Amino acid sequence: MAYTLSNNYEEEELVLSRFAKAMGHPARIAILKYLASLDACCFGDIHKELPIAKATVSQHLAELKDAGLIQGTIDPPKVNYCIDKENWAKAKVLFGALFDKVAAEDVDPKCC
Amino acid sequence: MAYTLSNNYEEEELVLSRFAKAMGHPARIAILKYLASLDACCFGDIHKELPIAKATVSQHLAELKDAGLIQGTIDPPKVNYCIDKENWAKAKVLFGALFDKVAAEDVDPKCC
DNA sequence: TTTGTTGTTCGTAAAATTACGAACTTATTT
DNA sequence: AAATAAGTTCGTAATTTTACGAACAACAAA
Repeated sequence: MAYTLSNNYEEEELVLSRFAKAMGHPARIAILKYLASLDACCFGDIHKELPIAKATVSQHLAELKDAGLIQGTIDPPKVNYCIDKENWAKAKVLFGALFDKVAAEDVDPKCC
Repeated sequence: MAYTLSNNYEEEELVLSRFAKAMGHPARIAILKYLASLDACCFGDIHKELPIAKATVSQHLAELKDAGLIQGTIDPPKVNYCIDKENWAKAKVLFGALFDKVAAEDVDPKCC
């Protein structure tokens, strides 16, 4: 990415947007939901859950891994993926803090 | 977007990924953080907070609006933006439910 | 050693994203 | 009526994303 002045964004904004971006595709949400309900599972099982080619699944997994949301370990001939619990906890806190910034009680559909 | 078989994703996955995608840029996180701390504010104030051209700010605001995370109302010659509290609450629930799917207690950095 | 299984990587094409300045719109003010 | 102010929209360029099939690598089994 090439932000003209990415220095002008706070570290927290960069981290949070990185997590959000990784979650910004239905296939990747499906993968995360699946892995979150399991302890770990291999590429093939994930692929079976999705309506896309394996090369594309691999690409999505790589993006989730690069963002830090999942981990992958080789267990020949398979590769096991699982949630990266440390970063998962970080993401949970960051999203939670943002969502909690808005007072929930006065949910007026047309505030402006 | 052109997903070969977007029917194969659950509605919830589509909605959640849509919110996440909208949050997948530091400028948009900065905007949301700013608006979440205020009741509402105009375009100009938002623009002042960001290191990008006004045309680009307008574009980012449009994306947040399309995703349903914010609302904008014209108050000539200004435009006031604010968090869409109804959808904000929905997003909070959806993200929360996903993050809570993973047991927090056993945060083992290398689970697989 | 050949075959099969499992996933990744490569090459590529189409579409989406991000960014900017310039032009335009809408309404107020002079 | 002209000028100003506030934002949006337009046109465009560079980059990134998404997707696929084909080729490849790593290992196990026949």
